[in-house]
Amino acid sequence: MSIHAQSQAAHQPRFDPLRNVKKGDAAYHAVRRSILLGHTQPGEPLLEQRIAEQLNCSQGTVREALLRLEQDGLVLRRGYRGTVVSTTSMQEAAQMVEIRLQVESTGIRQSTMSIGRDILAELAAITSDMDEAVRALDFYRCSELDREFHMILFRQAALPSLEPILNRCALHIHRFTYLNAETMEPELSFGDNHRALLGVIGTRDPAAACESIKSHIGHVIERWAPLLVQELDRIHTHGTGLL
Amino acid sequence: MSIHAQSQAAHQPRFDPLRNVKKGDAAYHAVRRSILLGHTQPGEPLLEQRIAEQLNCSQGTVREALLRLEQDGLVLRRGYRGTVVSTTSMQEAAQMVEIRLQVESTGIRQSTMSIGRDILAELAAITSDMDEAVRALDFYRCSELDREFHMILFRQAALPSLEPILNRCALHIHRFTYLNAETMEPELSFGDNHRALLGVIGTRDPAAACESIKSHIGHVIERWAPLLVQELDRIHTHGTGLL
DNA sequence: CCGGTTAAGATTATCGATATCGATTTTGAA
DNA sequence: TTCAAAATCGATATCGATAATCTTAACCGG
Repeated sequence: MSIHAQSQAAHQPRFDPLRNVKKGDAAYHAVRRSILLGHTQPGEPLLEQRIAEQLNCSQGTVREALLRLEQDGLVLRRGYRGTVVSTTSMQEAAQMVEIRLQVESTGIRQSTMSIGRDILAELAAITSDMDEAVRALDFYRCSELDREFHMILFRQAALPSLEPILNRCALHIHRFTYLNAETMEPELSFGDNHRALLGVIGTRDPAAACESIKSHIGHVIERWAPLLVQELDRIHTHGTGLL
Repeated sequence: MSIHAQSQAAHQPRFDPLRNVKKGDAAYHAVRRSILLGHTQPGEPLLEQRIAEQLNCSQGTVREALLRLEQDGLVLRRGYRGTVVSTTSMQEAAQMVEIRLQVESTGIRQSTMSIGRDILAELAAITSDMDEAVRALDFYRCSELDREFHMILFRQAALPSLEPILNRCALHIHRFTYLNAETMEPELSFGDNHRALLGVIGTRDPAAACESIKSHIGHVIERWAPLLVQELDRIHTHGTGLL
């Protein structure tokens, strides 16, 4: 499988319109995209040199990207024996949904109280972009925008060390959903869902916002990964009480 | 604050007794140790070059370590402006306890059914080492052994992509507890707790094991971070129902 | 034919040097 | 004097080369 940089800048550093974009970030996003779209399959080896050539950067830069992907849980690095793409089992995906519900529920209560008009506007803009991505059938962009929406919202809760955990969970849930989707029909209700959520947040009612986001996540799972619902039920009948 | 390598190997690669130990790992552990012990305080800057000199390795190797620490949430990298040590607020620590309870409860049910005698023996050995660390008042080693114990146990659940999340949470909880501890008295019951847990696991009763680990975690929190208990209660009165 | 040792090839790990960036200070002309 | 452009400085980001390591396959004595 070959990984392509999304934009190829010639090397006039002084007038590069894409300065400020670090190559390491570009490499990270390129490989991540390839994995999330299933273009590089679980188990497939990722070679630092090869990717470096494809992306026009050095091995060290790719190494940095792979290191980050390992922490995201998307690849497994096996020392001198190479790096391979990981998988997400249904059980893992279900647990990540649980964590996400737990973390986002707490987060949105804080966010609802501290969020400003400017951020709400930004979130509305992202939601519009998402409508566009849905119309263009660009599922990857759709998933990126969804993560961005949730992450910006969560950032308002000022719990920074939980952000990477939430991001990880969202990443894995998206990948699982995408790779196991039974249907690929575009879904405009996605954006409507976010708008409804923004509406509730606007009322500054933490409890309502909390319920709203839980139902949002629940609906998305039901719509895109009905198999996960089954697994989640199985978990709950085991009675995962909290302390 | 200065960071020291724990062992200094001369450079005869062929006869190095510590071969197989990568310098990057050494750097990662050295810096992490320094942060967890509070020797480098939150907000304190970490300079790649300076650490490289202290650890006798190159900047790139330290860079790799800092990258990993960022993913652990222990440092914040601010591009060309340097890296600083992060903090863990009480709210964040409380959320991490919740996540840990959620994840480990599920994990131990699986582990209880699939764990082998050899692993149980390994865990018992780690517990003995922990007794020793407690007697030596070596709290860092104690916390490392505790994490190792829980991680090995969780690994048996075969949910690999959740392992980094659990590890992160355990790391942050340990740091929070250590830096906010009101008492530092050694505690042999720590090891006894683990032995009791192993006993329950030996009965192969998943539900009992689940209760056992929840009570284990609860006891540790109560013992070392009573302030966290208060915060956890606050969370629960908000009614964090799951879907 | 076979078990073990070693050589070769492929890949990661580490290094030292250089390019780039962002903040601060200096400069210089209005 | 003042303010914007330029030089400076401390630091990261990237590179290309080399060392260390693992895997595989060739080799060899029995």
